Amino acid sequence: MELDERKKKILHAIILNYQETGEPVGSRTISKYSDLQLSSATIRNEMADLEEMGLIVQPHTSAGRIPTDKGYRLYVNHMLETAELEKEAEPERQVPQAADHVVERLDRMEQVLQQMIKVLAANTNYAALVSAPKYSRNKVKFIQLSRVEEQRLLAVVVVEGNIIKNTIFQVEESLTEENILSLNLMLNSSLNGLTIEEINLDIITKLKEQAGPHADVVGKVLDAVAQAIRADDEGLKIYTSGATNIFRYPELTDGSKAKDILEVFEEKEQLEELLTDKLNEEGKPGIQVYIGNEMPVQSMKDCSVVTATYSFGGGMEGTIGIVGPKRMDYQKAVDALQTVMGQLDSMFRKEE
Amino acid sequence: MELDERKKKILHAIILNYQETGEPVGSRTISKYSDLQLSSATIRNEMADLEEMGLIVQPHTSAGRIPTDKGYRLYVNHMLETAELEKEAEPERQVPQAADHVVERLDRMEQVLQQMIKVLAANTNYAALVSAPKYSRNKVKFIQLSRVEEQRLLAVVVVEGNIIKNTIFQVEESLTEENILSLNLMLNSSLNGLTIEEINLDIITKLKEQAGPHADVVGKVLDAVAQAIRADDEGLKIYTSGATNIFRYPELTDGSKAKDILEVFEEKEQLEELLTDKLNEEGKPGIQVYIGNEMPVQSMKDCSVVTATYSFGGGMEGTIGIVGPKRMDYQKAVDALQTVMGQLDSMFRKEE
DNA sequence: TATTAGCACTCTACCTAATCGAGTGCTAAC
DNA sequence: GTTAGCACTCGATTAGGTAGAGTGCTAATA
Repeated sequence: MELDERKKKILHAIILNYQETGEPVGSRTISKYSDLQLSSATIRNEMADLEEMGLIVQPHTSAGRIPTDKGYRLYVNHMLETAELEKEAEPERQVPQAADHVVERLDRMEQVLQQMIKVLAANTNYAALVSAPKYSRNKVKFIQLSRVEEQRLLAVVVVEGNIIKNTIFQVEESLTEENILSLNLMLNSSLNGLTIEEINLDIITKLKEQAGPHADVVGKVLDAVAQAIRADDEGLKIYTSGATNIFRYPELTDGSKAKDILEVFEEKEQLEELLTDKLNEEGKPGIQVYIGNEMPVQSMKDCSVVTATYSFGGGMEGTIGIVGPKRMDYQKAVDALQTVMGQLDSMFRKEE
Repeated sequence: MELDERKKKILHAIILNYQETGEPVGSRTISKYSDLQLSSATIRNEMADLEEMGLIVQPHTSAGRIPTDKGYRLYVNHMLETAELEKEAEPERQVPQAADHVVERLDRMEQVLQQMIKVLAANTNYAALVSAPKYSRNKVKFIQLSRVEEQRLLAVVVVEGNIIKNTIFQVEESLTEENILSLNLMLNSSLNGLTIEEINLDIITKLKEQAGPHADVVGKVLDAVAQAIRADDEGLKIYTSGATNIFRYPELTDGSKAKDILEVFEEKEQLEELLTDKLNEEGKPGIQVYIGNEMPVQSMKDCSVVTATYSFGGGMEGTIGIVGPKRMDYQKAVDALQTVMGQLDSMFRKEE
């Protein structure tokens, strides 16, 4: 059986109508509210074919049809392809090679992201989520050790993107000003320019060995610095907004579905899969869509998610996503995401 | 009508039974499962009295009784009073006057608090929430300005409790090392020892005036420092955990109640009222309970909240709370909170 | 006087049957 | 290839009927 143009139109009509109403859509509805002038009987025949192809189903005999995952997949793929084409027609958008110095106050970026998804959720009436960028591939720019109290030191590490890490720690012996100065020199000369992920145990032990006489103090300092650098870098931070929007969609709220979904939003762990899996997928960056059972998290099999990957160069990237019911307005979601991406771009360009 | 001992016992029995089952409790149940040997008929008479006093109600004729807010209030007050007495019987617990140096790595405290409420929620099967402590009354201990790039400076401010604030900012002119050194001296001598809330616009403008020749640079630096100090201090941070536990209680989930409650948890703003209102209340520190309509947030009128205020001295205090259905196990909630308070105490004492 | 057995009464929860209506598949006519 | 017509299916809604839990009241009892 082949999918001719007319069948596509009918499928599309079904998807759109189901999107609005949330109710199974019957042949008569299509017959009346679509531009193809066909009787309900004809639509019925076509629908039978579409069902045979696995693109739509009846929840029960004598009900209208709703799209299957496969049906949505077809529709979404088509949608993304046309978007792709239009994009290529446009002049290539300037992808700003966000150099380090462009990004001022990057430590506030997480707040910006939170604000973004708040707006995103409010505008779309779906749930939005974002993973904060990993900066483990950013390079150390500046390290400074200073004394706060007699036996208490403050270590401050600045990495590319002006992300500041710090810690206060205690040392047994009182260090002289010269000690601290030379430690500073040592730290900067040996760690400067390395990426965060390069500063692993190996490096640290190596440096400890080179320390010589003051090995124990140096060790302590190095541990503190390493720990400051690593602090809350492992464990992808994920923010969400508008999770309660799922209550707008009856198909997500009956039974214990709402509970299951909201639990996923509460335990951020599982959301991580949602946002990270995409990146590996066929090297294709940009917009990704998971529909129903394609979702990596089983308890969200009645949902779909649309994600986009943002990047500020220097390996700092993360993902923004929109979660809604399977019948969500994919076009709207994609558009909203693209708008947000544009805003992020201009925001971090403007602050130049 | 007076509330004799027997009536109290019956009320208590009703509360306990309703706590377990969530169903209205009838006279026969009380007659069988309480230590007072009375027939159901007698209980019925007593129940009629209790109803007249407004302590219990029938959801409808021919249903059992459930406690009213007033009934719970009576019970909780009694519970808290006896707890108070027992406490006084104990030797006064050492309230550690958490000196500054006791608290190591206080900047991680928020993570500790989050972990705490996670455990709290898991143990009680209620929702837990906590407000991060305000430290606006803490004093500035140490300020350091250093150069990161040619025209880019890093300001680090350490306040009591070893809380570290920082910011990176840009200056037009290149400063010499001596400039930076003298700025450091100036900042430390003028701001050191002041509390965060004392460093307001007045102080800043005053200092700017004293700056003399380099007024513009100094101004910029001062602004940056002030801004670093204030950063995200306004806007009480609130963390929650186990919000989805409300799905365990049918009376909170039918209709749109679940939605309403979860929305409050999502928009933290309203939770703020829950946690802050308590402090004013009759100067009585420690455990506070709000029941049903006593809740400051209308959409949570089917819930109760038990809160406790923690403090690390130096004006750093916040509130931990447990939110559950009105029929929650208040005793358990209070005990759990007290345990957590104890842990917090010992945790920040141990790290000495 | 306090307690209790007994009973009529009330109301919800649940089950059943009946009806309605939306939507289908199929057949036959166009 | 399209469409009108029709029998059929099945969920949703409604109405009626029953069971059971629990009450309030009265009268008997200790």
